[in-house]
Amino acid sequence: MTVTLADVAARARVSPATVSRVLNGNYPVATATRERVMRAVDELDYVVNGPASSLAAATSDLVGILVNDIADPFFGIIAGAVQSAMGRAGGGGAVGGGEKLAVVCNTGGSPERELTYLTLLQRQRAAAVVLTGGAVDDPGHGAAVAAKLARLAVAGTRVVLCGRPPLPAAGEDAGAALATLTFDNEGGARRLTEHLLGLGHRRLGYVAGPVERTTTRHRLEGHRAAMTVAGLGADLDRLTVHGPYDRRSGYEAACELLRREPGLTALVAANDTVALGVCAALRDQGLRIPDDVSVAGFDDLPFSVDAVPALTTVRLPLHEAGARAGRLATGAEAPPPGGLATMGGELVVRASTGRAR
Amino acid sequence: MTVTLADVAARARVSPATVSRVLNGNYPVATATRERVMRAVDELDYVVNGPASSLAAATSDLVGILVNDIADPFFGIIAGAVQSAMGRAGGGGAVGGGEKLAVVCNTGGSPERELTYLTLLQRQRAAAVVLTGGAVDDPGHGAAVAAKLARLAVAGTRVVLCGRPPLPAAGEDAGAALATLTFDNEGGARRLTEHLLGLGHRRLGYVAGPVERTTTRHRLEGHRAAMTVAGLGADLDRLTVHGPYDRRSGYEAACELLRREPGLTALVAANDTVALGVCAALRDQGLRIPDDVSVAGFDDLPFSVDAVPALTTVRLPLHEAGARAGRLATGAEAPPPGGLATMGGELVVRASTGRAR
DNA sequence: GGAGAGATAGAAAGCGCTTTCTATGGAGGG
DNA sequence: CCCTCCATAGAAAGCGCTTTCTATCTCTCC
Repeated sequence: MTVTLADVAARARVSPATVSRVLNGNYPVATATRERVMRAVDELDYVVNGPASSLAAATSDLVGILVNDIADPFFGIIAGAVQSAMGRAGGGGAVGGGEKLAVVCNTGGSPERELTYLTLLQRQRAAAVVLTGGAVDDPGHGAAVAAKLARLAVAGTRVVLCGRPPLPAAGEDAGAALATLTFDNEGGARRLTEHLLGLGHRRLGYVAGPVERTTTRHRLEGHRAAMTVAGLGADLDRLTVHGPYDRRSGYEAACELLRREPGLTALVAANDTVALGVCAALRDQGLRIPDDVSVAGFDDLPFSVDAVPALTTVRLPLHEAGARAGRLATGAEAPPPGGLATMGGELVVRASTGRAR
Repeated sequence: MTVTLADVAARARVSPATVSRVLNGNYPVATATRERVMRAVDELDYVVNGPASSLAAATSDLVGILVNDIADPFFGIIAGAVQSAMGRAGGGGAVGGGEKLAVVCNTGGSPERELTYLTLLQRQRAAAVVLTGGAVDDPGHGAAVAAKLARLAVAGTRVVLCGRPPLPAAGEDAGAALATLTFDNEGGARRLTEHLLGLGHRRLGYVAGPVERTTTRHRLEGHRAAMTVAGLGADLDRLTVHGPYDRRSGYEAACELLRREPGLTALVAANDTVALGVCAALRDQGLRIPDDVSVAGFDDLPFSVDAVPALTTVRLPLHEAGARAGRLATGAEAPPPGGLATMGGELVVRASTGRAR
C-alpha cells in the first residue's frame, strides 16, 4: 500500500542503503545514482516513515514548545519567534534534510498537562524542548518538572527555559544540556512602580496574576520593593487583588480595589491584558485615565499602544528571547555562561500614566 | 542506557509481549501480573519509545494543527479549543493510554511552510491534521495542498479544515476522511456593511487583508455585494486598500483612504486588529469615532470590547469551531453531512459605529 | 605496471515495539 | 477421571529505516 524505502530502491535499481544515504545526504553518492534515486522518489511520491527513521537513528526532529496559554499573544509571540529562529537555523531545502518539526503544546497553565506533554515529548524522543513563561510556584511540581527535564536532558534532549525562572537545583548532569533565559520581572515591576511614585502617586492598587505563578510573585515583589522603599509598605496586602491573566479579572479587581480604597490614584496591573480590563472598569465608573487614575500594564503586547489612552508598560524582549531560545534549542547558539541569561524589561511610558491628582 | 520494554519485562519476570499488553490494555492480563508490571515500570521509570511503538503499530498519536499566525489570538483561540476538545475526548489517565499529542504548527501564512509542515506530519504518520484559517488563494497551491491532504487521508490521517473554505474538488476517496468547517465570511461582511448602510453611510472605505487570502476575498465580496445592492458599486476599487492583517497596515490604509477620499464617513476593516490601527490613524488625524467616522472590525477578538470606543464587529464562533474540529479530529464526532458545515458570523454592534454625519 | 588510496555501493544486523500464533494451565462437563 | 474450553502468557516474526562492515572499482603514483 504505502511506498517504502525498499520500493524506491528497487525502482532506482540500488540498495536501500543507498537510498537512505541520498535522502540523508551524509555520505558520498555518485551524482548519477543520486539523480536516479531522486527521480524514483518523485515518481513514487515517497515520504520517509518518520517513526522508522527515528527508531533506527535513535534521534528525532521533533521540537516541543510548551506554552501556558496559546490564545495569549505573549506566548504566541515567543512561540512564533522560536519557530522562525529554528526554521532559519535548519536551513534545509534538502528533501530529507534537517527539517525540525517545531510544534507548540498548550498546557493551559495546568501543571499536570505540562508534565503530560513533557512525557509525550520524551516518548517521542524529542530533539529539544522549550518551556516558556512563568512556572507554577509550587515546590512539589517544580521538583517533578526538574526531574523530568533532567531525564530528558540525560536522554539527549536539549532543554531551554524561556521567560521562566531557573530550575531549583537541577543537578549537575542536567546543567550542561539546560539553558535558561529569564526575564527580569522583578526589576521591571520595580521600575514601573518607581515611575508612578515619581509622578506623585501614593495610593496605588495592584492587580496581581494568579497566586501560584512565579511571574505573579516576581512582579509583585518588584512592586512591593519599590513601595516599601518609598515608605508605603503598610497597606500592601489590602491593596492587592489576585486573579487570572485576563481582562475580566482586571475589570473585577479594579472594582474591588476601588471599593476598598476609593482614593486610589494609580492601578498597576500584572500584565497588559489585565490592564485593559482595569481601564474598562475605570471608564465604567466614570473615572478618567490618567487624570483621575493612572494605569500601567506589563509586557507591551502589540495592542497596548492602541489602547486609549496608550498603555504605560514594561516591554519584555519577547521576540528576542524566543529567537534566542530557538537557536539554543537547535544548538545554533552556545548557551550563556552558567547556562543562565537574564533579559531586562524596559519601561515604556505612554499616556495612561500621569501626575497624581 | 535507556530503559526498554525488555528491561521492564525482565524485572517483572514476564515476556515483553505481556508488558506491551499491560501498557496498551487491550488484552486480558491477570491482575497480579499487571501490578507486577506496573511496579516495574514505575521502579525503572520506563517511558515508551514512541517511534518504535508507532513503527510497530503503524499508528501515531500525533495530531497537527496548522495555523497562519500563532501570535494572532484568532488562531490561538481556535488552536486552544481544538487542543482542549481533544484532551477531553482522549480522556485517559492510563499510563500508555490513548493520549494524543496535539501540537500546533505555525506556517506564518507561507504556502511553502504549510506544505512543509504537512509533509513533516505525513512523515510522522500523524493521526490527524487540522488546518485552520483562510487558505492562500492560488489555484496552484490549492491543488498542491489538496493533493497532499488526499494522500494523508488515504494513509489514514484524519483531515479537518477549520475556518477554511472547502478544498477544490478533492476527489472521491479523500472526501470520506475529510471534514470542513467553514466560516460564513461573506455573509458576515455583508451584514456588517448593511448595518453601516442602514446608519446612513454612503462613502465607506474598506481596509482589506492580503490579496492572496481567501478570507480577504470572501469578506471583500460580502462588503461589495452589500455596496452594489445599495447602488454604491461604482467607486469600490478606489476605496479599497489591501495589506497584512496587522494594526500597522490598518493605520496606513486608513491614512491612504482618507487621502483618496476625505469625505469618508465609515471605514470597514478586514479584522479587529486592523480596525485598531484604523482607529489609531483616525485619532491621530483628529477625527472622532463614531461622530466623524464609524469603524468596524471582524472576528470579535477579546480585546475588541475594550477598544475605545468598543468595536462593532462580526463575531465568529472561534471556540465552538475549534472544539468541533478537535472532536472531528479524534473521531469523537461524526462529520457533518456532505463533510461540510458552515458556521455563521453574528453582527455585534457596539459604540464604534453610529449615524453618518 | 602493480599496489595502495579513494570513492562508491551493498549486505546485514539491529533499533524497540506490536501482534499473530502457539502453549500451558486449571475449570467444568460428561 | 478424561477431555474440552477459556483465560493467560510466551515465542517470534516483522514494522521501515540507519549504519557498520565489506566489497568493488577506478585512479594515481612510483
